[in-house]
Amino acid sequence: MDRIDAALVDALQHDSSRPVAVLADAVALSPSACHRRIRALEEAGVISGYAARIDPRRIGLAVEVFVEITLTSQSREAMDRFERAVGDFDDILECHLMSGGADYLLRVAAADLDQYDHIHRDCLARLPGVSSMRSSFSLRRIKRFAGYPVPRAVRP
Amino acid sequence: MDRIDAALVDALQHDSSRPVAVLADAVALSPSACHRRIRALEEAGVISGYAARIDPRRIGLAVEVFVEITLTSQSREAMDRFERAVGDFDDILECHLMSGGADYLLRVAAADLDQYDHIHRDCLARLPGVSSMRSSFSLRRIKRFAGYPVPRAVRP
DNA sequence: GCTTATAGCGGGAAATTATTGCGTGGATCG
DNA sequence: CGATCCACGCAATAATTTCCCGCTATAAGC
Repeated sequence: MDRIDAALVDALQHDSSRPVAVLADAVALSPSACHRRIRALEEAGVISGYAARIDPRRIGLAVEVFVEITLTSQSREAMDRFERAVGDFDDILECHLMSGGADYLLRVAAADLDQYDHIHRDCLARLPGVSSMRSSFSLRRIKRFAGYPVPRAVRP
Repeated sequence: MDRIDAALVDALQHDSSRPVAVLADAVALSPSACHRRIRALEEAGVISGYAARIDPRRIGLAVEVFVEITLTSQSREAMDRFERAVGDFDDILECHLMSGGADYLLRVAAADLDQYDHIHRDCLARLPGVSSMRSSFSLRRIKRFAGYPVPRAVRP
């Protein structure tokens, strides 16, 4: 993981659709060397896959919500059950175990408020061991996720 | 945007590295037709690009933080200035204007708590018009973002 | 009811891109 | 100083994307 790998990771995070030859040019390497490095990054798990970035609004998802959740019990069993249940619902985009105020932070997408109401009742309310939920709505996305900042060099 | 488009979007969100021929097979279409649909989705802005998914821990980012921010003023000018400033910092991964308690929700990544301290002082503290900040740390990622749920059919 | 325009599909050729093998140069270590 | 290892560039090959053409089905118009 040297400077070149960092540049590759950074470039691929933003756009993975460019041919290797173009990337190779950008990092001043031959296409084959470049390709081998990318492969190595994949096998090392640095790059875990490739995905299309899609615009949620264009598929009818206009509402994005962050939900703070507190459990009735913080026992190992209660948390395990909750975390397993989270995995079953596609509407829960993301979930973090948090420090501070609430136990968990969820991120949810919905077509509109009506549908969010359905999700709230049919999906979130079914999660086991929930004591309280607090929904905060994203009114506008100021900055969208476009890759992590890549440290200059992890190992020169 | 029919059932097949939905299937394509769903598939490409999870893995965009498979050849079109495989995708075509999965949606029961010829490679050429499949390719045309993907192109159309790109041009319609449904697919806005392709990106490598990377594991933040493997590039040395072990800490992920959500920061709730309240401004001293909710005037149009104050918000505009704040939002512009947010764009200047790579360490701010994401930013939402929120309803409810705080004004903004930020997502920040850092190598460790020391570096988060630096970011907090050198970057977050420089944001204009901030009245208060509350950091919540992600102790563990329960579910990682892996694409939006694609509605069955937006237009059959 | 028949025709015509339109949109989407499948097949295949051509161009682009990814992939692998091979030989070479430079750095490291003994 | 020599052996070894690693990563590189070059070039051939394999895979994939991209484009063009003719066909079919659906729907509107006459």
